[in-house]
Amino acid sequence: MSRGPRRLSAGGADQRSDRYARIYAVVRRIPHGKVATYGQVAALAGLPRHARLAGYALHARGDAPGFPWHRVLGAGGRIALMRRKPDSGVTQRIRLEHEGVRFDGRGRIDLAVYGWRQEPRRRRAQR
DNA sequence: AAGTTGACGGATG
DNA sequence: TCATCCGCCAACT
Repeated sequence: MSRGPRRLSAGGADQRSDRYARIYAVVRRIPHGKVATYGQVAALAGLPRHARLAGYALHARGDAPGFPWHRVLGAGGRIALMRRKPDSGVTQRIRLEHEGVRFDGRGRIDLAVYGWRQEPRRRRAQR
């Protein structure tokens, strides 16, 4: 939705909240049975190349009930959560499987099938 | 104020 | 394919 002009250097804590809010908003738009990567979420939130920020945001308040944090994956359809806490990674996998998302033998998800596409993007990965 | 950490991504070995 | 390193940047100590 339109958010109007946004100052990137003014306010302070208010900016932080808005930034996180955008990330949460994007995550909530991920359809049931679909998944998105941190990089994708960040980009859709208006924060390109800030995949880590998406991770921070989810870690900070991703525990809210009803919040589909499990639909956010690392690049390549990997469960990034497993990188630090394998324990939580299992929970995420279970929740996804419950939505019909299938994992391959190596615990990865085929983004070509389950990847969420809000809009056609033909921009190749260039960082 | 300054250094470290990190729910990442991509390149490299 | 997997492990490690580097870059980017906000949060944390």
